Amino acid sequence: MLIEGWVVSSMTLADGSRQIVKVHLPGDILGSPSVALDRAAETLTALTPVRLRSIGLAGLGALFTRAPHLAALLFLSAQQERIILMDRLCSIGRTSAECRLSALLVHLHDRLKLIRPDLGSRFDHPLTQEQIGDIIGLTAVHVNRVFRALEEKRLILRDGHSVELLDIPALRRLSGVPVRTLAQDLSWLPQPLD
Amino acid sequence: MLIEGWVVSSMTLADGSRQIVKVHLPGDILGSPSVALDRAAETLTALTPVRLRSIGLAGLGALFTRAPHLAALLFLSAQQERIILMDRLCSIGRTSAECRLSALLVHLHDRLKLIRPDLGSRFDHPLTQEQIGDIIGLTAVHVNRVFRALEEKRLILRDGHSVELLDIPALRRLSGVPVRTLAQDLSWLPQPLD
DNA sequence: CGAGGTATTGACACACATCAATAGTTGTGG
DNA sequence: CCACAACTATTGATGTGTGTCAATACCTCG
Repeated sequence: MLIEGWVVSSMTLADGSRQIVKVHLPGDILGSPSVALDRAAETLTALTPVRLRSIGLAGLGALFTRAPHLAALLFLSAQQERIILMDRLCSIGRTSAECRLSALLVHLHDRLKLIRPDLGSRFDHPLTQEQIGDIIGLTAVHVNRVFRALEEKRLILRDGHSVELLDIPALRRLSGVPVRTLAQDLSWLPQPLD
Repeated sequence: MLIEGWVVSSMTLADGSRQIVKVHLPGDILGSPSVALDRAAETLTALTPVRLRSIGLAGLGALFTRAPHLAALLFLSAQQERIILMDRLCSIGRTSAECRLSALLVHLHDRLKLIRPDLGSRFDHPLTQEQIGDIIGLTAVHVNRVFRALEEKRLILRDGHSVELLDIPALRRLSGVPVRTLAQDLSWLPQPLD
């Protein structure tokens, strides 16, 4: 479990190209998809100094017997991750470079805001343009061009590794990703034991 | 839960284009990612006549308290779905049309073989070329061309909605998707109650 | 001060999309 | 059984978004 810092989870293809499948922020559980597999599918890379809390498999197993409420929440969070992957599949499969980049920027902003609700329209990140390309399926060169295009449309401002979203609604519309709201009615979940 | 038939789960984007996020085969649980959300993210479409078994939310909740073993297996299967989505993200994000189509064909063949182990190198499917395009992020026209290319390379044979994989190892290599083997050591799972 | 990584920009190439036309297939109703 | 409409498959011509290659500038760190 990531306490502090940025981590990416990536997969390397046969031809050497790389796809970043997830940008992890504090609060995320790292490497969980690979518990279903023999060999880990993903490579974790820290982009900043990080703080971690380790969770053993035994602890995970005990969770299911001793804290079914938490286990169910963990299950829900795995389903949420599937939704995020599905949205990205749509983004990469069916939309232009501009849409993909704005989708990434809005997505990161939303998630950072969950962690620090006082966050404004501007945030810092440690990503290079090459890494951004590996996230949204573009080359670093093209990422650069699209950044310029978004700037010229007055949708964003950049200063080094800091980005300001000038018109979040417009970016969200451009991204093509619908707003997802979490389920409110969780009464079907098992109740916490105490 | 799907008992018999083919179902696809798709998402429609703002501009009207469609992405099929999952092809469901018998044994799959349909719509599970959306339990985490307020409104369903996916549209389910039956491609053939189907037989279903309905599972209520209450039943799902009870599973976590009364059958932690099964709940843990359900959790694992959700993680497996994440892996599949991650592999597809790589396929769509970083590879050519030929790679994507062979990845789809090999993937479908693998999953059909799990259901019917006696399956040979040939299988039937109900997918139109437009639907295949919606799965791998191409236009129907281009799917047609790539089918032709694979035929000319003597990698596949087609006859209507039936496909024969002539050289599965070559197709698998071409697809660029590594072979995934499920975890063997599941001793950390809670034990079944009886 | 030099070296390696990162960002930026331009010229050119190519994979895939788009548009269009035809043929084949399926289903429906008279 | 035929006629018609709608869908699907196929093929060609052309357009375009993104990749590739290359050169330069910049920045950071030893």
